[in-house]
Amino acid sequence: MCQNKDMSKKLTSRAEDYSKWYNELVIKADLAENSAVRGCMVIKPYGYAIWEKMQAELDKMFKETGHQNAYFPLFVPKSLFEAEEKNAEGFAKECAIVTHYRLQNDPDKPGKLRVDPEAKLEEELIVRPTSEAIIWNTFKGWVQSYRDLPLLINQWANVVRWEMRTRLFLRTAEFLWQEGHTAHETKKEAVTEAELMNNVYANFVQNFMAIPVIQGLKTESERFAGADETYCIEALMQDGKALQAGTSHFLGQNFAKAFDVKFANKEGKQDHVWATSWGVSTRLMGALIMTHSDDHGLVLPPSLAPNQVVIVPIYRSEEDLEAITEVANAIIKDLRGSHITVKFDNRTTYRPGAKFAQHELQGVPLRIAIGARDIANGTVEIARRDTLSKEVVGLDGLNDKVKALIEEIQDSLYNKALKFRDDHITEVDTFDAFKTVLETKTGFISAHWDGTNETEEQIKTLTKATIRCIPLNGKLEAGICVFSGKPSKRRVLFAKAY
RNA sequence: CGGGGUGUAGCGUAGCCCGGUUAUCGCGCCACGUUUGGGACGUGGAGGCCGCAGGUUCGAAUCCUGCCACCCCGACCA
Repeated sequence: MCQNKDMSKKLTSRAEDYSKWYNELVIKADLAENSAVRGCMVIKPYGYAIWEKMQAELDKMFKETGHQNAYFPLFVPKSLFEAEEKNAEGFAKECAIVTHYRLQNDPDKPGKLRVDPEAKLEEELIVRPTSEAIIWNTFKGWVQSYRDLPLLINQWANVVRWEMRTRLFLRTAEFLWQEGHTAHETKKEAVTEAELMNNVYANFVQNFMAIPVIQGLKTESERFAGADETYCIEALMQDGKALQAGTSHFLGQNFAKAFDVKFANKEGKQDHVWATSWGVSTRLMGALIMTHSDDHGLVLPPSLAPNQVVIVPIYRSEEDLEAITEVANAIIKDLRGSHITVKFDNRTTYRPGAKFAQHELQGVPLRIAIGARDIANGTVEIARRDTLSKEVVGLDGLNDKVKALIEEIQDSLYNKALKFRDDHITEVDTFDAFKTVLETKTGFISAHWDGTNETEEQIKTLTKATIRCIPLNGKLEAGICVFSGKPSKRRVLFAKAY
């Protein structure tokens, strides 16, 4: 029973069971929980606050690069859905389908409802797993001339993919995301757009989420269904598995042709537009958790923390609390003046120890504790979440100190993750070494590959590792395929992935 | 969807094999008091369609059948 008591307060350690640690952390940090709907999560206020910070920053970045938000329907008529064959085929196995539009009282079971058999839809509606079909069908009416291009649209939405096995944030049947959809005059412009958005994602994930990523291209087999080229950002989690954090697709003229989106070019000739689409999802929450957090709970980079600083008063008497509150209010005013988000946790219902533990679990970057002792000395105690270190500092210059610490924590989280990532990229030249690294060290494996689907497939079957990407910054280097021994021009990155 | 496992109070659980008083314990919750520099303590109290639906039986948390959900391992995937 003693053990249960511990279990209720402490997280399972990462070393003990990484996946259990992750699940417990999501629940205990109050980020999300499972719902009554199979595979669908409830994102709780604290988790949603983090997602909102991500959204706000991404939305700003999209707008700065010329995009506008719009909203398209949740449902896609089947006939539209199937128009782009590869896209339809790729998503067909995981679609939720609306077939009826009405319920009625069940004549056999009083008080129960049943689907009204009379209310069958003429045409089934697919709950969007992605919105290319409905959007391209709409774009058709928006584009006539090269003057209508480029068309740069983003939508924030939910999508549904009927996944077999779900995990909070990492893979849920319904998830939140943004999907950008653009139309361009030329192939070159569209490719540039796909690359631009891949850069935007890399920027955001590295600078705001403090997660280092590798930018690359997907191989043909890993490419988005309906794309000619898929750009991606790949991150490495603490357990050595890779996580695809965002994708940006060059769609060629595939959707333009499927939905007959044509425009008159400058020469007056009709041409199909060139397209891209790109997206990141609530899966980024999973990446955030698995990159930085530790056995004490969530660790948030300051730029995504709903509260960057929490102030905890420690007092015995009402007079103590009054004096502390006065000092705290002055600190809060200063910090807010410097655009630092801060919360004064003056709940009387919990003792300081419990508050410390809770804020640690929820990843608040900085904690300031103020007690009677501090009031007497003109000091406060500052504790860092990332290093768990504490120091007593004077009130003079506190504001600058906090500002500096916030920047330092952001950088330090990134650098720590970067070092881990770089330490886990291993070059191998034999298949034995490949397997050994995969089983012992884990992480990314940089190896030569002959460029064929067959080799990729066989390696996947034998080792469960897939080609995460062909890195964009990779250098050309003659070599031989680690599996087939055939010639190769460059190394690609393999890993086991989420 | 295939293999394995688990469903008992908000959470974690005992009981189930071998059916039979008022379903066990801890955490949490509520009230009062004492507390407050790392998850406080005492006293008292509330809280259960034992996952759901059938069946067997005088009697089911316990046995049988079906279903559902969750977890782990595969296949699929952002």
